[in-house]
Amino acid sequence: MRHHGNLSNLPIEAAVRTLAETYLHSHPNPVIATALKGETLVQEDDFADHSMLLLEGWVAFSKMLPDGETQIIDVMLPGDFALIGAVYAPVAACSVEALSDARYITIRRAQMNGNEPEMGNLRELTAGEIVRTQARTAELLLRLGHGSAASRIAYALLEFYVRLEKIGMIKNNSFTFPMTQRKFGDFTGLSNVHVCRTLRRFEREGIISHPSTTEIALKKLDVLCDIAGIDLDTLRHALLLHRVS
Amino acid sequence: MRHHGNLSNLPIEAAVRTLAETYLHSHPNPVIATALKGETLVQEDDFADHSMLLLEGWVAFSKMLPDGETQIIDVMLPGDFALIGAVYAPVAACSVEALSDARYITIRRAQMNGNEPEMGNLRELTAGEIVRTQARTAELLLRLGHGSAASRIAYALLEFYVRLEKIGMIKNNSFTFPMTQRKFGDFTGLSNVHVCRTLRRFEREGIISHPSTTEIALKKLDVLCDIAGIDLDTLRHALLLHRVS
DNA sequence: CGCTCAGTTGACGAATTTCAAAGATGGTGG
DNA sequence: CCACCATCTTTGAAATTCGTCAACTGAGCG
Repeated sequence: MRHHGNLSNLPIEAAVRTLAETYLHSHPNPVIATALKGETLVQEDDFADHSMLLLEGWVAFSKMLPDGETQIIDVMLPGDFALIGAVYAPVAACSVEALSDARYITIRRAQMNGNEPEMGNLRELTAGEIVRTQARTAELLLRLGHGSAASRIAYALLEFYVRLEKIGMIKNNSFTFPMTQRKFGDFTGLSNVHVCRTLRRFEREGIISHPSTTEIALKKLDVLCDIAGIDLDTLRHALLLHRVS
Repeated sequence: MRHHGNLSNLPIEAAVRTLAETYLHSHPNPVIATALKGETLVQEDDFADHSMLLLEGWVAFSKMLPDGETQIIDVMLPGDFALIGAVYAPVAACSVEALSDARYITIRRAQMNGNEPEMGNLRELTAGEIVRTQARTAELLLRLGHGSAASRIAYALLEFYVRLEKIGMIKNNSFTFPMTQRKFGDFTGLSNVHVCRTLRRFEREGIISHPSTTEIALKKLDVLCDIAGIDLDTLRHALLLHRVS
């Protein structure tokens, strides 16, 4: 039961099935919205009481200081779910921007608050997604607080790697990476200049390769893990959805 | 209906009533756990599929790098709710430590997944709490990424101020502050030395006063807001629970 | 062809960490 | 009540990392 109606073109992979497919199963004809690269879907501090389920593309959550400095809080990848607002907290904490062309579904809480057993399971799944999101943000925070530029960048690359691996978007240790160095800096809390230096250093040392602007290959995962101060299996365990074993 | 059974000594203030009182109303005889200052309630990476409702005291969520550097991800204050794990993500992303003596309730998801109307409302309230938590973490992340030491510290003080104000724990612009400078540095991503310097500078400039180790008074809120790059009402709006107006 | 925007590289300076050492403070046991 | 201990705070000086500024390159696009 992988496809539903007009969704058969969506790249719904194994991991995505968990929440996205469960949701689509109980809500067979969702309204699918699209966004073009660079488009802003939600503005910080605007009214918002809904959630979002990303089907395709990369989406960034970000905040800005008065001087214009921007921080990306989290990046959503295909299959990810995110709370944007709630009835009792109806303000978007972040702006939401498409880093690539994207397709997504807007979910109102009422659509999951029913009392059918499937709704109960759906709520368990969303709780899992929220915990995952918090885990990602916590790891990011840990490295922004302490942690060198190299550690932050290595960690961010590994995070993307692990998450993309799970949804089948890694080929030969390589993935498409639709962020400019400036945006990558906004994510890692570094200047675009320092991102550049660090990536170039990694490339010189053969740790990564960066054939085109939108493509990155992680050549030495073990070295990246050392630099990031993390174990790959630990990271998978922390970032990926899984049942009690 | 402010008190329940043996809870009559708890400082349950107006704001706390929202989620905590709603929960206590539908679960009249909760098991209340206590923790002493410094006690670790949950260890990072341990199994966890529950949530927590804090009744009294300060509790920190933190993570550690292999070299021992610690980052506090979030601080819970009385009345706050936090997801620690979920059935589909049963790993604690953070360690949980009592910053002061604390009292709390452990909540299993099943206790909120019923189909009574009150359960639906409870879930809306928890969604609101989770959005608030995410908003706090996002603000913290923004200031760890960009933002000077002074900005981080000013922001953290204002965050505590606004949240404590809501639950009636501010007297004369002053509150008890059960964190050492080292822990405050773990929260703001600074060395204890620099926290000290910055606090002393604020004190010399009359922005704050720090009569005892465990007490802080914010003397010039407007200046702190400038330094933090935030407006006090905006902050209240972002951090506090409220209905659609 | 010229425009803009993203990436690259170097030199410099500022902010923060680290190291070190000297007071405070608070708790404990004699 | 005092002495001692550990922990926290404070201050100075040196070292380091990273941001800023600036200039140049290259790719995409009209």
